[in-house]
Amino acid sequence: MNIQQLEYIVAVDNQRQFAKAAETCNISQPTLSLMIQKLEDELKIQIFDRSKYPIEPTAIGRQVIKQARISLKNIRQIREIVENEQNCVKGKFKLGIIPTIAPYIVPNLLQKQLEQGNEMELIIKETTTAHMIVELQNGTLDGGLLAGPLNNSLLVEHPLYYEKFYAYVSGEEKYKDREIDLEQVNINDLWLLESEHCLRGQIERLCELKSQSLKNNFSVHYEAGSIDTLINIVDTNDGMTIIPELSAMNLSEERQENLRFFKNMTAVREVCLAVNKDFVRYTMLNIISDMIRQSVPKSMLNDELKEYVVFL
Amino acid sequence: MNIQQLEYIVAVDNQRQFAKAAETCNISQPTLSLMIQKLEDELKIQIFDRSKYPIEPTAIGRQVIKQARISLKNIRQIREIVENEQNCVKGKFKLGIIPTIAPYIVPNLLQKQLEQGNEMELIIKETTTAHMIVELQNGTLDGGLLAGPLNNSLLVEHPLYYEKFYAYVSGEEKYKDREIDLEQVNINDLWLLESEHCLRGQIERLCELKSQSLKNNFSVHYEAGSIDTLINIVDTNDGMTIIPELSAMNLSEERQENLRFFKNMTAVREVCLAVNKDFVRYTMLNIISDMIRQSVPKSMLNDELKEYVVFL
DNA sequence: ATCTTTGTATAGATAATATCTATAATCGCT
DNA sequence: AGCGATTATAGATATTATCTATACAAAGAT
Repeated sequence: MNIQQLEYIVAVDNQRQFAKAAETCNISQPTLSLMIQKLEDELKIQIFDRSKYPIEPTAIGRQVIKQARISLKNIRQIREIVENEQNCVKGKFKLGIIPTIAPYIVPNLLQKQLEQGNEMELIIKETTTAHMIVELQNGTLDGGLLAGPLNNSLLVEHPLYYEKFYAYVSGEEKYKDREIDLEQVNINDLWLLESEHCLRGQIERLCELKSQSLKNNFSVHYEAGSIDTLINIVDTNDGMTIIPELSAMNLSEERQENLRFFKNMTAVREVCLAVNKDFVRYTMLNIISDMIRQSVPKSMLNDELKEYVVFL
Repeated sequence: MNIQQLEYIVAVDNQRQFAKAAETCNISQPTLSLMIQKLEDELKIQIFDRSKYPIEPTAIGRQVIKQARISLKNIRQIREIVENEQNCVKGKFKLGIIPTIAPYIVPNLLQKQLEQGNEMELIIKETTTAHMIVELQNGTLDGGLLAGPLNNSLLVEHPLYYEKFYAYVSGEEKYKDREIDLEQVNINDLWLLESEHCLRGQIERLCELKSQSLKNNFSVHYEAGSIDTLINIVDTNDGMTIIPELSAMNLSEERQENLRFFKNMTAVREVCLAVNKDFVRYTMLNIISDMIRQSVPKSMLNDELKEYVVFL
């Protein structure tokens, strides 16, 4: 058994065809065939069922390939450890960002990345927290920018900044005060994001509402897909919503008039960069963390805000 | 980089000498030197500081070796997956057993192992739960027989049997009843094991005592190292102790007269076989589990006792 | 200082093996 | 039966892991 043979079976599992797999491995198809046969002989099992088309792994083959992927990942990390130690930051970094953060961070982040002329390749993908947790665990993503804490023992979270929540209200008479008392808000007035957004969960927690009771009491049932949509809904249909600081800052001056503080309370979300527990490229991660922290106002970096975090 | 090179650096790290390491790898010393140089060239780092004697890894070398050990473990698991699937149970299995279980299980277990003529080699080591948790995680032990639940997300526990607690009392007049009311027990009368034994923790929990208050109230301060010692102490110094079912069954007929049930309660401990989360040799584990379960009375296999488990 | 002793590195030869090109075998489809 | 697509086999070649023999380096002994 050798490392290449493991790479070959993983390639065949990905491509489901020997010829294509050989190409991705930069070897000839006969070499691939031979090497896989050799591994199968050594383990005395069939890894692939070649009678199927497209080719597919046998039951035991699937287990072997799964373990091969884990092994290869660990071996790759040996190189990553060395590169990290030498402050070498070349290579790809796949970063996931949740939709309620992305619009307000990505433009600045891209700008910083281009300015700095880093050797690394930053690949950004917008997804929800739930997807990101899976992708961080299976290695599809290297890091995830999301609202913590996750309480997932397989991931490690690095808090980056703390973002206050604001109310955004319509021009109605009842919201003319500069402060909003959350206890007095009619939940029929409250517009929310779709339930897969973690921001929605935090707002439900903030208002101490269960999604169950919320659904039953809604007169109009519409769940927005983005904060921008929420704002537009409030403007046209009255009522209110709750938005994070960066999106509040991003509003036009005219709309900023509709922002309200909460009465007698501060509520924030903790924005974290989460990585897999066995992540090793911390030099690269630090550069990315710094770029993100440079993309938000200094006031958000104050970790004394931690005590006001709204948990999920 | 190849798998053997990883094995070579781990061997040198273990032996701290090239010549000895070469021997354990069954290769010549020059080959070992050359292969390690090759890896160092490829990674462009020094893994070992050859100026030191005995030889020792560099700072980065230590990290690389650590990751190499992880990688090699995962690669070994590929073979284990295959062997497990083929119900092949050859190879070593290092089993840890806590001291309050070992004396009553090991004799039967060894007998069963010899009777069955299994191909596997069973290596048994007696240690405390805390040590075992570390050793299961770093791979020094393959499995651990202990009292659960551990609440450790890196380990998986397989409950095997449930063992009732009994009181063992001296011949004093006040213990003449067949039942003992735990609420009425004077803690000065209660003899306990040293604090590293999990059984002690369970008994403290059972009596709702904190070790702090317990220590302060003890008139004679002696912590026993084994259940046998406890029994002897009770016999000579009066008072009482709490022992698990298997040790109770092991007592002489004369001493069994001193066993008492608890009034209005059943208390049990859950004996588990714990393994690392990524353990794969389940065919072998099942054989061992079966041998252990065959070594205890059938009444202990009833998992309805689960509800009476005393947690730690 | 010089000579052992002990341990690691280098050189050149050899055996093992990963890879290649060319071609054969297999399978499904018309 | 024949074609197209895919995988397997054969024989040649390049690579590399390993060996033996020996050189080199450092520490302790005389």
